[in-house]
Amino acid sequence: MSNNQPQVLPVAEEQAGPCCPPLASAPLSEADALQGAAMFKALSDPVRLRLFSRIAAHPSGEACVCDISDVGVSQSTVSHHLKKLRDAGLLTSERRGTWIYHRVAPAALDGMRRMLDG
Amino acid sequence: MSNNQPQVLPVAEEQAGPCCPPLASAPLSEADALQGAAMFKALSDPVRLRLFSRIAAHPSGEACVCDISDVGVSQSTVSHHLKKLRDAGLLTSERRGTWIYHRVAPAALDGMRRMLDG
DNA sequence: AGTATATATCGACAAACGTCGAACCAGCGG
DNA sequence: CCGCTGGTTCGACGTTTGTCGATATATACT
Repeated sequence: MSNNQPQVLPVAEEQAGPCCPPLASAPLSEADALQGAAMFKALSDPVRLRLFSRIAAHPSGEACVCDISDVGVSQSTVSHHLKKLRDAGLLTSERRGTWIYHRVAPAALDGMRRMLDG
Repeated sequence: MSNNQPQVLPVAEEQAGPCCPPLASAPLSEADALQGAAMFKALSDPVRLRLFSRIAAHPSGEACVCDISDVGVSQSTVSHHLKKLRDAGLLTSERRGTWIYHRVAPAALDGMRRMLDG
């Protein structure tokens, strides 16, 4: 596993920089469109959006799955959605004892906001 | 079909009002999540995002399909994507003579921006 | 009329997605 | 140690999505 190439990967994993310029500033490049679309896609499902909102709205800034998992789908589906949000860079998660706490990643939100501004 | 959900309408056609409160202000209601997710979904495809960006970045504020349709997919696919953006309320279109001009709907963008702000 | 251009719609198809239950891993407490 | 609870991963399923080519509609120009 000694590969240190700057591999671009299936995208949606890492947002190296601030991701994307404002949509209205100039036509988006194909690469930027790929990254930007991945972020929007992460919030494009109602269940995912509600999960994200519940974490973002939590007073302590973080929430364990047990705290937000009553959204009407099975627990495994909740886990699946949280993974997608994590993979998109919108959430970070940390295990503390029995529970895993999730919090929003402000950088990703900044990227999306910047896209929409302009 | 053991699962008998109320299944909440087609949605995604009209956003009556400003759509949704900030994600971090309070847990999103199911209805708001449905509307919000529909807007994000509209921008969740790279081709669609590029089309939207090209319209938004156009100096005159509007663009005809012929002006933005070189994004690497067929003409019918471009039309399909523009329809989706229109249905999501992100674009308005107006026919003038032979061409149809598209422009961004600022209200929808405002809604998404408000969601992401905290 | 007839032809050419611009956009929309249709029908089909593969790929991606959301969902579930079941099986699995990780800590905790007896 | 063993069971219990929180959470992830797996395999399968029906549905949605993006794409195409072909066809249809609308406007313009001969």
